[in-house]
Amino acid sequence: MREFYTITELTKEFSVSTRTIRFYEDEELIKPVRRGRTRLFRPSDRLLLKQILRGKRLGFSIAEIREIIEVYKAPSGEEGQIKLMIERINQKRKELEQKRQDIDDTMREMDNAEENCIERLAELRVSQ
Amino acid sequence: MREFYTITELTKEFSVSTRTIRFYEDEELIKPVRRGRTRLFRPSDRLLLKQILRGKRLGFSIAEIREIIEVYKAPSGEEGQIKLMIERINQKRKELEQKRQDIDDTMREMDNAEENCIERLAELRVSQ
DNA sequence: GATTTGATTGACTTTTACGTAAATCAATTA
DNA sequence: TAATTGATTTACGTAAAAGTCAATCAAATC
Repeated sequence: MREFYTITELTKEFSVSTRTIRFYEDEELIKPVRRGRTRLFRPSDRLLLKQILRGKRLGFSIAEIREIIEVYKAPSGEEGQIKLMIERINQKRKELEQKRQDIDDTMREMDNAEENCIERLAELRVSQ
Repeated sequence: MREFYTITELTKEFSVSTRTIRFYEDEELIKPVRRGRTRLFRPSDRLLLKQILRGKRLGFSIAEIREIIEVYKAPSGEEGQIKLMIERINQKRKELEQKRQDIDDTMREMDNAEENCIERLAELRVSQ
């Protein structure tokens, strides 16, 4: 495993702009180290970026992604804090399940739409 | 099945503002009929709204939702057009499968996070 | 030593998806 | 008939998530 990635390596790997990556740093979602002024991204930073972009694809806002990332971290604090964290995890699970249901529904409509197309194609051939 | 819904009935059912619904009409995603100036939403308009909001939850933009809705419609045109439509359907399927994968991955991380929390709770109890 | 290359910072701009407020209208109720 | 209620139109405002551009800098190359 590589020790560091440059910003352009990551922009290429994930097809995002440098502006986007710097924006996530401004938002303190990623905290790359520096050599002089230049950012150096560790594998853990790269993983974070991957998780952020995954969240984006699912339509989560930066604020929501921040929450999700908080949840990923090692749990700390006393019992109450940790139980609260578990509740937040279950909340996120519910949101994800809703999205999964939405995907299933949309998929079904796609199947439907395709069948209609195929039928229409058959009709066109018969009527020739 | 009801013949018409008012705009406020729909705002309540789906927890959106009138502004949102009118915005979708401006974008020509929904085309309610009118009695005078007042909008009347048919069951088909209601279904469309439902589909739009489903797309939103999945993080699709208005432009993407417009595409998806196009796909739902009854296929028309000649063979080339319909084959093109089938390709667009398959493209959307890919996007949906990516999202499904993203959900699965995030779910797994949630399971992980919860396990860590439970472990931490156990540790706290032992060390008392 | 001059210049090219890659990265940074800062500031202003843009797009999307609505929010909000004011003026208008039409129908119902007091 | 006056006033309330619910809906409409118009228009300006806004937050989020970057895009874009200019100036700067540092290291490498010619």
